[in-house]
Amino acid sequence: MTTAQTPTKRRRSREQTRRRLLDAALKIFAHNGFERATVDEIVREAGFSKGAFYVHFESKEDLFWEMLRQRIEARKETLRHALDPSIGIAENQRRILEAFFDTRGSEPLGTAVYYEFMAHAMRNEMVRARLAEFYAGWHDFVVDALKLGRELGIVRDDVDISLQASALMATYEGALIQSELAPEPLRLSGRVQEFSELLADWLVRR
Amino acid sequence: MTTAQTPTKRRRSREQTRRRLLDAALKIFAHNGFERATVDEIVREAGFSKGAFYVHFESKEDLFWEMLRQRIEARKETLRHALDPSIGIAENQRRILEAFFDTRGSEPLGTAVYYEFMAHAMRNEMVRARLAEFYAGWHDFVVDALKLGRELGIVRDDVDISLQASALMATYEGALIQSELAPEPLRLSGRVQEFSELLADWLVRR
DNA sequence: GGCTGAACTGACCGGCCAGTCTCTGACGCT
DNA sequence: AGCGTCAGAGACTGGCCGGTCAGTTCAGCC
Repeated sequence: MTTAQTPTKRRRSREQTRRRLLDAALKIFAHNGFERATVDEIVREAGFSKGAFYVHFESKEDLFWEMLRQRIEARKETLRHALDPSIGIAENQRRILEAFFDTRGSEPLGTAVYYEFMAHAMRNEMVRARLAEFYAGWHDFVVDALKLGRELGIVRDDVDISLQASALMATYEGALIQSELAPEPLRLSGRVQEFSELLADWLVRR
Repeated sequence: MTTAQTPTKRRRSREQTRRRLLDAALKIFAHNGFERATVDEIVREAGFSKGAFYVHFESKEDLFWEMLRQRIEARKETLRHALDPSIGIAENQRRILEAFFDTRGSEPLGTAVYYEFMAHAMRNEMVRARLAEFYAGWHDFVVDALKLGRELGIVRDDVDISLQASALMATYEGALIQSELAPEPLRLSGRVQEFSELLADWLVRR
């Protein structure tokens, strides 16, 4: 017995090493992209050797997946917490947008990894399907929020709700791209207040 | 004299080779991404040898840029032609969306190349700046279109026009992503009619 | 105190691939 | 016809990098 759990120094160190490798990976992948990033560089950043790497991960790709999974999970959590039905619709939009744009500040170039991954997903049906599931989950989330808004008589209900949700999500997504690539004055991320009011106005019941 | 122009067999063949290499490149880059695509594969696809490649392009990157430049140019042209002030606003939205989504059918995975490139641009300030210029050009284009709509008394004018344009562009962009990655029933690209009506409704004067 | 196995090290290998270089042959010019 | 030029061929090279593996250290257990 006591084979499974041994929360000893060994175990703690194991998790720590994994964590440090994942953190280093995010940094290096963000900076160089998946293909250009080398395992050598990642382990150097983390302060380990290549051997350690292959104790914890099957391959470079394995590590990448794990890193991405954790990031998506974290993001989901953030967004879940952003929404609050007790405040106004514009304020809710503002919070969601802040949450979206915030990843930029806290993890520079994290978005780049994300888009690179999207390109990858477009090329690989299995990956695409998995991403599509995430997407569907989000969509449900937005639909629920809109539904609530409708019940409260705030959100217009003369449009198909799924369409409304898709359009809204598209706008968020596009705004995120802009926040990285468009010239400064045109970025919606720099005008969150006005932008969230516009969104609210689009969504509101007439 | 006659040093510059010599539209002989030599010259024609030269241009043809370049063209075939570029076409092959789009195909291979789209399929494998920039890093994974090999020069060998591109020249094989085009039916040439590596020697030919380096006669026409300085490097793999050089070829990539040229390919991308031509694609962006072509897309710009398509969109320019899509707009028509003499028809309704919803119809205009529909046309723009069709033009956007159309690139998918005619060039499968072309979008993947585009997003991969975006990730690259986020990492490289010079590239980002160049892309931002394109973006600004587009923005001007949309602003002009909206301005016209306002003058005709169709488009609402109680919002900052630049903000309105940015938001609209974000929505297009996001819809394009969806068209590649979201589960089929949620894609706006499959519901262009309804979607363009929704957009029109958002833009229209109350 | 001695044994075991797991974490970790880092030199090494093998394959891959961008870019080079020399050679070939055809085109066009005179 | 003869010659210079240039597109194109394709073997080759040099460096890079993911992954391996034999060796080392040390925690944990008896």
